[in-house]
Amino acid sequence: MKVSNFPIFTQKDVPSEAEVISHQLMIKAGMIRKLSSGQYTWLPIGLKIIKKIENVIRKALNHIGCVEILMPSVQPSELWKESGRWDQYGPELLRFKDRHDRDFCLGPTFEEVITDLIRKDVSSYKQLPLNLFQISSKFRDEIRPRFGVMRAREFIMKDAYSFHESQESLDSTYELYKSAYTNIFQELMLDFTIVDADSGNIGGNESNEFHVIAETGEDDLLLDNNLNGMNFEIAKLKYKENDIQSIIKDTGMVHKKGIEVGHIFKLGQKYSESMKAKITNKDSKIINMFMGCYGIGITRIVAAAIEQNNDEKGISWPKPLCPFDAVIIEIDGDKNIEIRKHSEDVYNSMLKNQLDIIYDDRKVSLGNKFKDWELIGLNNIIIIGKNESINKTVTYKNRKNETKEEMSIENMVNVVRG
RNA sequence: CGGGGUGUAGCGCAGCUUGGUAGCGCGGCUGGUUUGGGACCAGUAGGUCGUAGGUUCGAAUCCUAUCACCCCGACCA
Repeated sequence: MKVSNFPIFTQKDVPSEAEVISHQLMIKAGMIRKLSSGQYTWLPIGLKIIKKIENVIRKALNHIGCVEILMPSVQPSELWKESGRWDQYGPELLRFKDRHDRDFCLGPTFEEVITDLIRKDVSSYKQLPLNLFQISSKFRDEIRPRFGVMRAREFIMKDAYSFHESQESLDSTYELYKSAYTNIFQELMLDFTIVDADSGNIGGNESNEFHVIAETGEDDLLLDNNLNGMNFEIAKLKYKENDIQSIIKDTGMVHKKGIEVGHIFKLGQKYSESMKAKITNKDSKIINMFMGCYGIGITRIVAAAIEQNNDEKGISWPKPLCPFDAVIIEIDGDKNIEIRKHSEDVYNSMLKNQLDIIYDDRKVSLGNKFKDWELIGLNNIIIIGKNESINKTVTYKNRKNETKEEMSIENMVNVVRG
């Protein structure tokens, strides 16, 4: 991609409402813009990072036999009334009527819709277990959206659902998701932990949360030395104590703040019972299916990753999240045809090597280009100016360790590949 | 919903107390000089002062209502 075709929207100042570093940097780096409270437009750079995360998740879920579908975001109230949540779910559920005066809501989660889907198409244990996921926008009318996309009203979430003939099957699938999630967050190079959790509004009987450890996290975690533990809600129940300090004193655990990026639940038969999702089992008996559900907050991961990966220059992406493999910073290409030609050559040979490159062909000064790409967080910076065009080389600069070296195109390609 | 705060150019802000010509920095555009780390000079565009009503000869400024946004709290995959 060339910047002339791939607009970047960096800016120096940041609106005073952006409190946390990830929110500030996402605005400065031109990843998001606010539409209204808790609602954000994703600009090209930001969307690219979302796609990276999505693909890591897709790969890991496909690996455990989970297949992608896509469900409508506007859901009829009938299903929610059937499950009982139309009355339970409070004002977080955004409700409205269509032209026929029929009640609908914007989907905050999809247990009802998928249970309806499966009960219509699955009738035998022979069709189970079954694992489906989707990646889509969810809407929750949060009391107080904050911290940019960290707690937004509209956000992108991966939600997966599993269906089983028995508790044992659910149990073993639950463990599969747990390990798949562990792989996903490891691959994204996030510093995270898994804690015991409360199943909240979703229902069910067992649940784990995946938290990115960060000062700006909204959740309180109580962890042992190996960073295993539970969230505060569970700790209060378990130790019959409402004060964090007292729990720490009694148990020797440490208190950390976490950003909840994943949550897995064993739903059991809660929804299959209320919504009559039945199958015939091996013994020719009609039973309610067992279900699990498994969420990952994709847009929240973007913010969480930035909370963990930033410095005075801006964002410093871990490799799997980095929006481009490298940037070509051209000096005076608009004035010197030789420089322009050499840049094009380097760009084309990198494309041939399957590298995802952004070529900054703007007519702005070197310093501006550096500042922009260091802010956006690319680690591999390729400089091409007069010297390089004469020598038929490039100068490679590494954002993290500040090294700078003139080298051949072949060497540079190998370095960028890492 | 309770408490607090803010709405003035794309962004950051001043002006409001004490009513009288709409300002500054950054950013944008044009021209020139620059150019290996956010350059400089000159010029220029851009504002129903959130909205509606009221007081007044006159309102960004005072009064009332309303909307939006932010912070603290309660709530929450």
